Amino acid sequence: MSHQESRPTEAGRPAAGPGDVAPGVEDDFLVLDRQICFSLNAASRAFNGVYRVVLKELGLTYPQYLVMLVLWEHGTTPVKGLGERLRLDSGTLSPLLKRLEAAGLVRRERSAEDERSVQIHLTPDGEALRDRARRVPLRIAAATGLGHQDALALRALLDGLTEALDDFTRTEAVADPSPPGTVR
Amino acid sequence: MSHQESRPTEAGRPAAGPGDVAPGVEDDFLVLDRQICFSLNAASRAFNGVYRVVLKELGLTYPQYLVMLVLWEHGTTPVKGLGERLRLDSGTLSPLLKRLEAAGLVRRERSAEDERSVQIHLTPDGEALRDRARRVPLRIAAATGLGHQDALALRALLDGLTEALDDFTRTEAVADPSPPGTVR
DNA sequence: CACAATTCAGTTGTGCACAATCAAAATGCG
DNA sequence: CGCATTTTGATTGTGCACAACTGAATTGTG
Repeated sequence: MSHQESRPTEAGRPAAGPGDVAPGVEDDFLVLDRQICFSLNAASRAFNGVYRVVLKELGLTYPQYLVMLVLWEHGTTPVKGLGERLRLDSGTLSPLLKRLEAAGLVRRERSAEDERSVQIHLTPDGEALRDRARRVPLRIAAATGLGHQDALALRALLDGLTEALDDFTRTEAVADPSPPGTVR
Repeated sequence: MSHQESRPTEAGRPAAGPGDVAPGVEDDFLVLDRQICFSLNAASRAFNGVYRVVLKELGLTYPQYLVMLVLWEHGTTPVKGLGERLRLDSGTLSPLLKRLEAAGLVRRERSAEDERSVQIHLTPDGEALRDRARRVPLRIAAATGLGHQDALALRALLDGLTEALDDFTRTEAVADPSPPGTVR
């Protein structure tokens, strides 16, 4: 079934040896790489698992919780605004917002000024959920085992990493643009 | 009717300062929490985007790449072994391995000893891909902008975080065990 | 041997991420 | 004004994560 015990150090060589890259060990690159990307992947999914447990009693998933946080903080927001703040596109947001609407937490409404825009409003139920959600951050913080300062440091580290990674993606994207002559 | 409270700051000015979040420490928790979990989420997806770009020329997705790394390092492995090393369950691995088999990179074969077990073998094509994959780790490392030491530190930090998070999940899991006698 | 429990892979269903595409509305330009 | 372009949201299709379940094979016990 799902993961049980099995330690993260499993097959991983502690590789507590020399700090520098030994020469002529190309295969080690593959192993080392696996450890790094695996660690990131594992942390991400472990975090997701914690949110899954904590948010279960609110009936929210983690991305749904992110959307609600934006709405609690800023009030009515168009879909585009949610996408910008959370870096999610409509392919993700559209069905997600429909599920939130089905749950009675939000209301979707076409803007009168710009008929293309869809405004997302909180319903009274959605507002009320905010009170129950206040306990969430503390429970998450407890689960991480990190103090306030460590959490801030982690956030700064991750933000810097994200910026570097996004830069790379952008660079590669313009390095190989798709031919505009594509006829549909 | 166009009753919508105009929100001049709406277009998303994160630099606008903390002016909005005036009252209540509790609300600060929600905002702060959004920043932390958002940072983790963003880093994870940014990393995924980089892998998507780098692995595109190999025709692999990131989880498929992880599976190939295990096979390159350890050779023929049962599905269960892949699941343990990568913390993935059969619901994820089964279709993934079928796609790798359809791409001609692996072969799935029932073990003769234990008919329940399915051994995953590398095909010659799968072996050959290893050479082209050797460049991947360096490109990823370049994209992160991290040095070797920083990468190791990040890995250690993430591993510690994962362990704490997994502990929490396990604790909560046993705290609320399965419901009443579910007959089947 | 019979029978229950366990192991292992697969399947189903729900939800998210992302690329590609489309339609409608707004906007810009001659 | 007429028409191309841009903006905005929705839709479609592929792939991954995970829970719950099925089913076959193995193992343990009497």
